[in-house]
Amino acid sequence: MYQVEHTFAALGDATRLAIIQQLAERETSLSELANPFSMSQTAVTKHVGILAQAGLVEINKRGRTRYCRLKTKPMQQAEQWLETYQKFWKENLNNLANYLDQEE
Amino acid sequence: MYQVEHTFAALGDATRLAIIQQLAERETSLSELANPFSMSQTAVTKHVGILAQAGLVEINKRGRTRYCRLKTKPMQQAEQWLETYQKFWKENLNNLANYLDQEE
DNA sequence: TTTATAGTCAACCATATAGTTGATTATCAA
DNA sequence: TTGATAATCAACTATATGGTTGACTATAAA
Repeated sequence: MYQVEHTFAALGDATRLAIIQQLAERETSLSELANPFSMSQTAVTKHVGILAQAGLVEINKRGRTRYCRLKTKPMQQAEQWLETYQKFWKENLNNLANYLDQEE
Repeated sequence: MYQVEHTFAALGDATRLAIIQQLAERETSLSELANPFSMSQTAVTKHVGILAQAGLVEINKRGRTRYCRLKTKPMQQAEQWLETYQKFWKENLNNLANYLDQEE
């Protein structure tokens, strides 16, 4: 079953966010993904593995190449989680003063 | 400076999400926060510390009690990050087919 | 003053994370 | 067939994370 904390944990790393930004452009192979980083391909592959395990990335093999593709659903659900709480905070009278406080 | 991955990392734990849910209700003391969990107060205090360091929680001392209050701005920014990419994916022609694929 | 409550602090443990390297397998292309 | 490219695997290191306990300090309340 889906648990939003896994999505947040997967997003909680600068390298992985950069990978996601690349995959938002287009499907990308592992070696191409690793290229811009000053770290080994093994390390990047591990990051992709963490994204895949969280359901954020799908890996497809064609020939000797592994192509990575973004899966947007978990991020949509994570956004929804934030959205729900955002609404709740804004409507919660007890916290309204606090909320306004923070706008300064 | 603000970096969204710190917010995501702070959100990437079930205990901390539960703490946030409680703080969305009202300002809560550390001991009160720790109460519902089957872990030591020290452990809960550490989680709150991580939330505080990520700017998601503010701690105020009154008497011997530490009251924790939610700070919504970082989560608003995290939501924006997701929102921006969401829009981008939906408008990206190259990925439209992939996106629709995932709707099945 | 005594006792209970709120919380901190330091030390420790187990496991996960983020990275490395070197050797190996699989595939493509000359 | 030979060599380059794509990627995996195993082993290892260092540090961070999530938790514990026991002793301590600070504050409130009887």
